[in-house]
Amino acid sequence: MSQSVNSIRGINDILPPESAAWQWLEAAARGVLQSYGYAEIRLPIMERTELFARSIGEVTDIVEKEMYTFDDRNGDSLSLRPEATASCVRAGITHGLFHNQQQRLWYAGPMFRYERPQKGRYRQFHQMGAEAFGFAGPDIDAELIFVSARIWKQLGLKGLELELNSLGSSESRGRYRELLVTFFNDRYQDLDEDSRRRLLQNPLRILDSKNPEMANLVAEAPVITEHLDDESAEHFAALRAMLDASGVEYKLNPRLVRGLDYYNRTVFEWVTDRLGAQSAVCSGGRYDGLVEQLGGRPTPAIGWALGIERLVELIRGDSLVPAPAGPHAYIVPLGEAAEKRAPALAESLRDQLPELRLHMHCGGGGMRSRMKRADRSGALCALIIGDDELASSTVVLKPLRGQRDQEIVALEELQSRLAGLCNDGGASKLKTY
RNA sequence: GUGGGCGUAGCUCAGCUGGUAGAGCCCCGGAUUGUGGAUCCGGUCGUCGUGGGUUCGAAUCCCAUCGUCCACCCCA
Repeated sequence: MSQSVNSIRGINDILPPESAAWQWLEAAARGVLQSYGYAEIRLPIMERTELFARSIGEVTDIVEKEMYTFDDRNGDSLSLRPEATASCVRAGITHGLFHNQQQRLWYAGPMFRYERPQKGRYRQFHQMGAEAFGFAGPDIDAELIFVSARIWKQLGLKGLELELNSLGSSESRGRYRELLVTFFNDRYQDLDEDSRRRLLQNPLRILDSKNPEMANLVAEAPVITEHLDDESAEHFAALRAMLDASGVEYKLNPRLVRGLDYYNRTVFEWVTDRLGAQSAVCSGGRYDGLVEQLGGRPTPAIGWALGIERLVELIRGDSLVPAPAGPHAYIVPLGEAAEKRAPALAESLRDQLPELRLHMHCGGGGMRSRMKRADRSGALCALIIGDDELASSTVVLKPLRGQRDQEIVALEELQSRLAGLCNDGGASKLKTY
């Protein structure tokens, strides 16, 4: 016997019934995005490594040690995408989408990061994201937050909290960074090991420290929102006013800094306390400098990405996913003659009733086991066809839910009987797409 | 990359200090030659994650490795 091949750590199969939760989530999010005028952009799963290094930041963990990087056969260094914003910007530059134009785009798909898997964190994970280009004002910031909030509403998901911050312009952020480095350098002996490392790599992240012993020190540190440039402060105030006016609740968190280098001004994160250590289910922010940094014309931009696995876990935990609709009917042929004729009958019913969800019994077995399968399929009724029915051009229609008796239905009446089931029997909550 | 828990039937798990495996669920068949859901009866399923080692003998002890879960780190 040959050895079975292992799956790869942190890279998972999505099986039914979980796949139904994915479909439901994706359909809901897609519907909301499209209703706000966002159009789908389909992006490649890999890019030149350089793209990620230049956008995410050379010294971030993502670029330094988490990317799946390999040489193409011609020697180019390629990487599986660890996130999609960089690809989206690159695609926009490649195709001239940003020349005096505004774009509202969304995407969905797998991302790859070589990390140790844990709850809510996988090496292949899936995001849906929205990006808006060419809008400088806070109105689009608010819109993107509204879009995300409406997705939660559509899903029936409650209890997510919105955390909000502003990092200022890249200049004011830079000045603040200096202040912070000075502050922590003066207290170097009080920093824990992680924070000392962050001081060199990304000092703002010290503010995010989970170590309780750092809490007092962090509390004394300069607060970024007190060091914003005037324009960013105005932008931030206007955004907050729009959120206030629309009733979207948020919590200001001056320590929310985000890990990627390209963010400026508005950053936000939807968080939950129900996913263990991974609290963020959707996060994003403004990245006004990135398009130019990657070789395009200066273009203001903002976006967010949501983690599908994390949201699926929440909506499944809350039983928010509607049960997939079962078949309207399950055909049970009995005997050789019926087994030959039933598939053709099934196909003509499907022609006549495109909405019909019809399961054909396959795989033999006795009457008892066929009926058992019919029942377990969740079908509303069984259509039994044996020699007697063939001889009289009828089928036995047996309701499987409820107490009604089975009846004999002439073949020519079958279509209209099943049409009735399609209309009221089992309207699917799942959108077809 | 660091630390800890766990890998026994398709699933959930039992198997005491070493004597080569068991339950429930599922599935299949029957009680009911053409009628599901309840009940009863019977049945299939394991190289005990993998590879080494110790031993007369390993699911059990040791080492390695892979996978999984949780936390750190990082982040969606």
